[in-house]
Amino acid sequence: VPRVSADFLQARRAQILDGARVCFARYGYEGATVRRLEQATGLSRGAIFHHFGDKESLFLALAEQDASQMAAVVAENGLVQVMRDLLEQAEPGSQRPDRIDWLGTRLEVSRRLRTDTDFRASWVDHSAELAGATRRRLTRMREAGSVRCDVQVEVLAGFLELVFDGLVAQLAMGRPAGELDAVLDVVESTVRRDGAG
Amino acid sequence: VPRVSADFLQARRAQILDGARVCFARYGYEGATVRRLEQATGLSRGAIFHHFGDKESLFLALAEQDASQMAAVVAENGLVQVMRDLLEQAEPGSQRPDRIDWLGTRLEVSRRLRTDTDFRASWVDHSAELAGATRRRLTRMREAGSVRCDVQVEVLAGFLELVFDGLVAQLAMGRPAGELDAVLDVVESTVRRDGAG
Amino acid sequence: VPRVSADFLQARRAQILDGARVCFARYGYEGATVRRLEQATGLSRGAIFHHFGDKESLFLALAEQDASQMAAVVAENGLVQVMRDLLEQAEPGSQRPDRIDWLGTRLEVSRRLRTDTDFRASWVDHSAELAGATRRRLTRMREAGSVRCDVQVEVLAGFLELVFDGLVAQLAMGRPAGELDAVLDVVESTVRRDGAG
Amino acid sequence: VPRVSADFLQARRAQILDGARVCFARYGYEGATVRRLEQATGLSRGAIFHHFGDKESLFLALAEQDASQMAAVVAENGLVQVMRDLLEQAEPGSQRPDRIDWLGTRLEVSRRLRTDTDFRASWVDHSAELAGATRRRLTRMREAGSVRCDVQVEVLAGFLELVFDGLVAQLAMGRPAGELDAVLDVVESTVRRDGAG
DNA sequence: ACTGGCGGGACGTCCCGTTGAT
DNA sequence: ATCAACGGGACGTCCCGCCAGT
Repeated sequence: VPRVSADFLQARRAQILDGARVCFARYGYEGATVRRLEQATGLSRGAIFHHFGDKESLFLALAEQDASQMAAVVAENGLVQVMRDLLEQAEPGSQRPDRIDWLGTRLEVSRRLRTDTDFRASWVDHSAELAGATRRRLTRMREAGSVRCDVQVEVLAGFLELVFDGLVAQLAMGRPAGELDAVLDVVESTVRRDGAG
Repeated sequence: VPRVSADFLQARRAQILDGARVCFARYGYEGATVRRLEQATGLSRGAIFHHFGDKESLFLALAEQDASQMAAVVAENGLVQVMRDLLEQAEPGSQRPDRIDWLGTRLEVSRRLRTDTDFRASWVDHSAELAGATRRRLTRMREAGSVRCDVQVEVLAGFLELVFDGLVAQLAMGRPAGELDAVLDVVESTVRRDGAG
Repeated sequence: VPRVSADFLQARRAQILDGARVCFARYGYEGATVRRLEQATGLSRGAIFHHFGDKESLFLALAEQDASQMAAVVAENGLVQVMRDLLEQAEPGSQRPDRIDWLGTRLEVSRRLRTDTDFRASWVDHSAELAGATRRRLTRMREAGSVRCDVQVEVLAGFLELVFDGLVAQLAMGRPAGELDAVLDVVESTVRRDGAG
Repeated sequence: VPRVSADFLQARRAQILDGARVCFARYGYEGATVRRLEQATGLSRGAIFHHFGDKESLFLALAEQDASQMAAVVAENGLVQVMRDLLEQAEPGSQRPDRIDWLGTRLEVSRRLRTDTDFRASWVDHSAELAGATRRRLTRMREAGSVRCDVQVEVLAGFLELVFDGLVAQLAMGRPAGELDAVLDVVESTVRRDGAG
């Protein structure tokens, strides 16, 4: 018999994940010390590690959550629209500046994929999730006639993913979002049926 | 009065930088502990810190060196060609697999730009170097008639930089290079005068 | 007014003590973490601390129980017989291998007597219990004519206790029991009336 | 080229070992926290772990040193004499009370042999060292005619070791040494040619 | 009676940079 | 110029015990 309701437990996990997200985004994996995680979540070491075991597990849970959410958005709105939203949120005047914390998470995932073999092994599944969403959507759009036919869907998907990863990297680096809107126009017209836009 | 020749000193610095590059690339900034730097350079803590003061300075020197080299290559061959070379070197069968260590350095730069305010301030100059090289080259090419005119050079440069950063990120993450050749064809045709390639 | 019967309460205490005994024996006092105690007893932290207050109290209760039981056995069968039983139980083919868990408890008592002043103060009474049992039995045996007279009972008791503690230590260390049977013959003949056995 | 002479290095190791010995003896393995080790050795964490890697290695080195020294003493003076020396040193009025710190070390070895499988595996060699010294000496003494012949040397050695471990345990527990002199007389006469002493 | 979320202290480890010696 | 001994801070982990809730 659990002491608290499942809802409460879920809320606690969310509280920790949300705090951890801004912490990892701001300071990076190593920079997100346990003390900072305590501060960001408003909970103690004991509480955090009671729910997540260790820092690695916490980060993995966070990364999985973000990856799933992003895959869902891509499936519905497409990768280009996701990038447009990203730009809007990254604007200085944006009313939802906190929504792009997952951006930092994604970059940390990149880094760990590069330096940590074990992490790479445990990530392949989640990586495929997003890739699949993009390809399915492109195929659908092509059948609807709004995507160019002279290039394979596989290649177009790779192109969009490349641009997306570049956008994530540049926004994370602090590049001003304003200059990038026109660039996304070029990207979009490249994928559309009439290449000239 | 220096106790050794300036050449020798320069060689020592290069030896340390080369060892440090593979170390930072493989383990990341935090993961590149002093012990590993000692191992990779074949020198001791004392020698390393004698030449570079501290780890931060060493990394900054390394990043500057790599950024300059890359700017030079871009100025000569263009960003697209750099990306093609990148792909070739990242192939499993490549004979020069070590040449892409600067890739890891660049990603670490990204990460520190995001999390370390001081570092960001000291990097703006080097960032402008590469951006300038790209824009100058595009302008020259457009005058030569091989770059499309319906989009500003500024936007095309931003586009190429976006793709480049995406490529760096994906290669670093371990994405197989083989799939990306066709993607680069799309990128190249997007920039060229006749959009269809 | 107790909410459950005294019998039930006693049974719970016994359940905890039994689980804790194997835990302390296997991992030592510090190694017997609360998590392991939970696992070994099948109860939760809350239940354990509800009955015993803290880890120290639990260990003390356990040690007292084992000391009393051993004193009773010594009073009836004598220290030598206890040692013989010990050997038999320690044999690999023994059918009651779990009966010697108190052996580990006793060693932990030794260790805490050495390092923990408070514990030593609270243990003197229980220590006297066993010593008294041994001396009373030896006196009785000497009056019956089966124990040598040229040495004081006090000394013989000290001798047996020395051997006993040595046996406990060696068995706990994992020394094979087989070699020790003949040694106990020597011990027994040393105490008996005709020293030659 | 070492910065300091080998002698100095050896002295440092000895300084650390000596401090660690009293620390392990007084507080036990777990109780000998790194802070206490710093205090006892007069050196910092950095220095200690520079020489010994980690706490486990430090303890193992200490245990090996003590085991070797004891084996040497046994080979020369015999186990009984070692026990007599032990008693003398343990007397409250002893002038060399610190010499018996190895006693605590030995008990910690016992405990780790019981609870730590890895440690047991790495200890077998050192255990054999002492056992061999005892047996060789007994054989020599028997040939000289001062040890009884009706019992195998192997058994007598086991007997002495048993008594020795018991003595170590009791002294460590704080049992007064005074009562034990007469007990050792009994032990000695048991081993000698004419059992009566 | 019992549960388990939680606090917060302490532990062993590791790491960076200093320093005095060579 | 180079080395390694060394200091001392900070890290992630784990642990014990409390207590609110069932």
